[in-house]
Amino acid sequence: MKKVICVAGPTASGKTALSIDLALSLDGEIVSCDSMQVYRGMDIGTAKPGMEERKGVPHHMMDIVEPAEDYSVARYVEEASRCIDDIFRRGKVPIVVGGTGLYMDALIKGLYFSNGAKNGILRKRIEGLYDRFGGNRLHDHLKKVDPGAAAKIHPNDRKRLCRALEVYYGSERPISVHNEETKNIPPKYKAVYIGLDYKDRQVLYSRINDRVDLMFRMGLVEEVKRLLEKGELSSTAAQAIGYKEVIAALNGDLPMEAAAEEIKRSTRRYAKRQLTWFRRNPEIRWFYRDLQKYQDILQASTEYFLCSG
RNA sequence: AGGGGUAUAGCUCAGCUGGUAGAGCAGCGGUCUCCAAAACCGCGUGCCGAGGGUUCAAGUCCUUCUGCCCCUG
Repeated sequence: MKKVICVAGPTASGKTALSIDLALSLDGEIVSCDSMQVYRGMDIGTAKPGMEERKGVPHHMMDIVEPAEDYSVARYVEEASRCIDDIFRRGKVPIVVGGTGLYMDALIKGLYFSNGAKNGILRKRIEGLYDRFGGNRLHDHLKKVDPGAAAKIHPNDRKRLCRALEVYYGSERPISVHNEETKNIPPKYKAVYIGLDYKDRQVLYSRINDRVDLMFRMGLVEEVKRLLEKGELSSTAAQAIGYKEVIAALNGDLPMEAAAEEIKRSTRRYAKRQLTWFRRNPEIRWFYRDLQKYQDILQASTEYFLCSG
């Protein structure tokens, strides 16, 4: 079975550069695994590589939807799978790179999602109930219809609580049963995982801070203005760090200086969450940017890919 | 130099009349199966500036020193 290579790690750890160099040495193509880089026009804030930086390596799953459009894991898995299959067909190596852990796991493991309520009306109604009666009431109810899910979901976790009820009433099959089922399916792709991180968290954080400053110098504010002129951002796109804060500042909710600080803090926290996601994947072979030379990491990861399996 | 003030968590500070400390921010750890750059859960990390004294007991009172701040020269 053909292998894909996955490059994981927190934001600002150098995934982009490594993946491009890996593509050059392995004759591969990039499959971006980033929930925000899918959006056209969101370039500076998502740290998309420019054309020169891509060194001629084809990039997929980037710039594929308008910011006004909602996007989701399910859609990503579907579209990215097609990309991977196509890359294999052409005899190249797919290099899945990005920081969106859920997207990566779902893609590689071949998770499919219970699509109970496509219309969204059911979901809206359940969310309305949550807001009116509170999480405890809904959680008690979930205990009755899907005890397995209830045991894992905190009453304050509006998103998952509503989702579990949505699946139950939309499909008559508890989400806990669905999850158990998908857990046991064999992975869709054979993957070799490379993880990039810094042993010293402070180094990563100062890189993040510097990068945010750079984004402002590169014209993040102008980019956001351009996006707003073209229309509203979808609820998905509007969650992007860097964009929501600048929009708030443009609305006069806070000074731009404060927005920049906010972006740095949110990005640091985001990086930490990415790390906890990836850390629990025992298959990842970690490399530390502050302990090893870039060239050594490149060589080691190339060999690791070629020799594994 | 003289007078006054302050010194408590990484930062800003709380701690009434003495009973070995707490809040915000920052930080750390975790969860995650169709909004995931989202959402959610958990954790105080401290020789209370240093020394001496009073007291059963001192962050708290007295004293000396040190650092910082303000005022007067």
